[in-house]
Amino acid sequence: MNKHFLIVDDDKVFCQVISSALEKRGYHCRTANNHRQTFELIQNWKPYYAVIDLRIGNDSGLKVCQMLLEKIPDIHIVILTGFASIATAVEAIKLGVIQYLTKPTDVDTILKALEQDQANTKVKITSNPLPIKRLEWEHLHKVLSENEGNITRTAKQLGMHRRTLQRKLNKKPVKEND
Amino acid sequence: MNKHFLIVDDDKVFCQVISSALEKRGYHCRTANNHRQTFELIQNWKPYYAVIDLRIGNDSGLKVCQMLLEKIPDIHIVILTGFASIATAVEAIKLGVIQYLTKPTDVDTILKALEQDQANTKVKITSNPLPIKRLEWEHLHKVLSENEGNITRTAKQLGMHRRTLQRKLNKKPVKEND
DNA sequence: ATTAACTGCGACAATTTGCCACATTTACAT
DNA sequence: ATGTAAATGTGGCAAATTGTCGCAGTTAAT
Repeated sequence: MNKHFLIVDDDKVFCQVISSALEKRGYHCRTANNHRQTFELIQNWKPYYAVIDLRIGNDSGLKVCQMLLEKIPDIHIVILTGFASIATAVEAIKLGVIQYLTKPTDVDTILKALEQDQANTKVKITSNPLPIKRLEWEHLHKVLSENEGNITRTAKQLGMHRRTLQRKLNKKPVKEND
Repeated sequence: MNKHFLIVDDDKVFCQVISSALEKRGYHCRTANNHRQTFELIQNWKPYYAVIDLRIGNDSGLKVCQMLLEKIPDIHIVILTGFASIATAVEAIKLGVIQYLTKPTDVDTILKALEQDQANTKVKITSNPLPIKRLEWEHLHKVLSENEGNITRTAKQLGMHRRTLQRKLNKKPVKEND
């Protein structure tokens, strides 16, 4: 265990903000903006923590997780995502990612997530039914990930027009609660 | 490894349907409708497979998962997350659940999910996903019945206009397959 | 009798979807 | 390298769906 922190996000400003906030708290940070940079970075540097942005509709974030976990098996990863779909979240957890946060977030939350790690498992179940749009959004992304991102095939399976699916995928998800 | 199958869902009809379908395929099934029943059932019976609905009455299905995994560490659980949240699904996977499916589902999909787990590590479900309209229809009627037929309240919960819900309810359900 | 909540439905505007076409891109075998 | 098949991104326009408002009728409770 060390205090080395890896931050992966294509938003350089975000990297900078998180990085300096963590430095203030005594962590040593390095940042990468994509898969390749991350790969090069860890050739001779083994962070113990990592924050990785998981962009929706793009599995690059997941692949970064996978690569990191292979190279540094005991790394502690938190993934961040603006718009979380159950499918990607589940896949990340299966890979070995520790925690799952939704943007926007702050450093304290990230650190807390890492500390908690295997501490407790309190979960609240949403009793309210999902808004119809949210349900649709979840289903869309689940099937899409089952089809490895193939939009054409997904659209066919969902019984909707490819153009329509494309348009829907460009939209943000709806909030879970009312 | 045996062919004993546990089904936990507060919907007795659902239990019955799944159960008899599995029996036909050579599995021995028992069902439970809540946490307590599940607990009693496994005192002298060790299923190898389990299907668990995450919305069981008051006590969450997660606790059932947790208990099962403690008592029967090598059990293979698939969770059904009708309308559960991301947090719930993630938490379940962390506990050791091997796959999550969204309701409504069928026996073949469940079995496929379980087989895949044993085969390899790759996560990929290949069953016919529900067409989006069909899923919507199911959700609509489920929530409507939870609200005892109150259209106004249902529409509010679903985040859609009452007029729209009315119109949708006047339509026939969509076919399942392509 | 009055109030409040729910329902059914018409009409019109706003939005979404289906559908077609076409230029690119990707993957892969030759 | 070249060809080929599949997938993608995009624009435009007609068709379909949805949001919004209003209003009359029904039901239930006080």
